[in-house]
Amino acid sequence: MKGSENTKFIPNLSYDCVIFGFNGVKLKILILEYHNTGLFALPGGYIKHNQSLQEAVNKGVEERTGLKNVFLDQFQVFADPNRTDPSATRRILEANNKDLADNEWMTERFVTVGHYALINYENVNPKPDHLSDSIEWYDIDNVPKLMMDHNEIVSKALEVLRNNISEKIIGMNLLPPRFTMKLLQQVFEAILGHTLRRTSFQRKMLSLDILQRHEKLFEGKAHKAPYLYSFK
Amino acid sequence: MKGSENTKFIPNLSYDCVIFGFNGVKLKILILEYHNTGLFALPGGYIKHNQSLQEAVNKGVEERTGLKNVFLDQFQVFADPNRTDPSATRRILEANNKDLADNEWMTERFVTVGHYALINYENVNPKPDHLSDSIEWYDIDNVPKLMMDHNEIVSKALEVLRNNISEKIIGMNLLPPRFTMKLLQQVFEAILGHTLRRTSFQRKMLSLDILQRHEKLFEGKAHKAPYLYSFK
DNA sequence: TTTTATTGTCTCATATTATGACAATAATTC
DNA sequence: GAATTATTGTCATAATATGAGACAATAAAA
Repeated sequence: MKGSENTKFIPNLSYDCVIFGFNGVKLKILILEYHNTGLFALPGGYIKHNQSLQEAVNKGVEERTGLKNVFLDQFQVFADPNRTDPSATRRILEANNKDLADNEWMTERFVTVGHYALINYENVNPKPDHLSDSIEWYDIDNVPKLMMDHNEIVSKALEVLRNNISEKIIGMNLLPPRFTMKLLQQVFEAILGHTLRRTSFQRKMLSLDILQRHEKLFEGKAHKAPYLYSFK
Repeated sequence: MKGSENTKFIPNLSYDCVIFGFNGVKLKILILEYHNTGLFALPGGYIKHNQSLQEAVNKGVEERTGLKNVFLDQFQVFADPNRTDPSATRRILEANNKDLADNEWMTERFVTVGHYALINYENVNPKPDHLSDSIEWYDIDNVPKLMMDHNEIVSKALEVLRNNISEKIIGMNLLPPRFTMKLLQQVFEAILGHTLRRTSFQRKMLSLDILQRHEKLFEGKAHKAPYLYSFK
C-alpha cells in the first residue's frame, strides 16, 4: 500500500546517534555512507508511534553494531527549521531506486534528538542499513564532511562527553572488562584531547574506590608488568 | 476552517518549561491552572512549522512572563508513549467550550522537550493563557500534583540545575543587577537545598573574579552595611 | 556612649592536587 | 647470570584549595 511507511512513524521527528568507541589509541565514531551519493551521515532513524525514544535509539544502535542496551545519553535537540536538506534526501532515495512520491515525508523538516553512545570497540560488528553501503569507524579528529548539521551534532556530543566525563561510565562502556591503568588513562586522554599526569591520574583513580585490582598482565615487554583492573 | 489549528504546528511534538525565579528567600517555579478543572501544569506549547524550537519556547515564556530572551536550557526530551493523558486534555477542552473533534490532535501522543528558564522574579508579570485561569509562583518544595509527567519534569529540571550550577549564569539571571553577597549566597542555598558556610562562600566568589564591587547598601539596620556587587 | 547584629578579612588546620624522585620488576642484551 | 632498559607502583614534598573559627569594623538603635 502506498504511503504506508510514513504512518508507522511520528512525523517530523528523528534521532541521530554519535557512537563512540576506543581502539586503544584513538577515540572513534561510527559514520555511514549512502550508496552512490558520496553523502556521509550519522546513524539515525525515526520513532514508531507506539515506541519510546529510548527503544527506538537502542534498536537503531543494535541494528548497526549488534550490541544491545548500550550506554546512551540523549544530550540535545536540534530543531532549526532549515537544518534538513530535502535535496540530499532525494539523492539518497533516487540512488536506492525508491519511489520519491512515496517517501516525500522524508524530505520534510525534521526535529532530531541528538544522542551519544559509548560502546566497547572490540565487540562491534558494524552493519550498514538498507540505504547505506558502509558504516565505518573514523577518528574523532578526522571526521569527513557530513550531511545537514551532523558535524555540529558530533561537536556538541564530544563537548557534552567531555563535560560529563564520569570515570566509571566512560571506563565501563569504552573499555574491555579488564584493562591496565595505562589504557584507562589513554581513554581519558583521547576524550579530553590532552595528556594527563600519570602519577596524579593513578592516585585519583585508586582513591575513587571504583577499581578492583586483579592479576598482572605479562605482555612480554622488557619492564615491570602492570596490574589489570576492572570496575567494581 | 475546521482543523486548521493543527496544520500550523509540528504534530506530536511540544515543549514544556520550568520557569525558575527567586524571591530573596525561596526558589520558585511558575505553574498554571486550567479553568474549572483543578488541573495544574507547566507552561508549554507547540512548535510552528517555520519556527525553531528556541523561538517557540522564547515566545511561550514571553507570553506568560512578559520577559524577552531569558536564559533557557533545553535539558531533556520526555518521550514515553504513555506520558500523554488524552482524558485530561479533553477535560480542559470541554471546560473551555472547545470543539473536541476540531482539537482531537491535542489528545494524541506528544513527545515533549523539557526546558528550564532562569528569570528575575521582580520583573515578572505572570499572565495566564487563553486555556488557563491562573499562573502563579510555587515554592520548589511545595509544588502541587501536576498533569501527566510534569512533576517528573520539574524534578529533573531541578536536578540538572543543581548539577549545572554555574555561578555567573545563575546569579545573572535570578538576581537583580546589583545584590549583596548575602543575597547571592541565599540563591545558591535555595537551589542546592542546603546551607553554605558564609566565609568560604565569600572567599570563593571573590576569587572567581566575576564580581564587580560597588557602593555600600545602607538598609537602615543596626549593623555594618554590606557592599553591593554586580557581575562583570 | 554603649550595645547589637552583621560584614569583611584574617589565621590556622585540614584536605586535595601537582611534581618529582625512586625503588621494583619483566624481558633483553651481553 | 649480571647489567641494561622501559615502565610501573608508591612515596615525599610543595603548592592550592577548603573548612572552621576568630576578630575588628561599622551602621543604627538604645
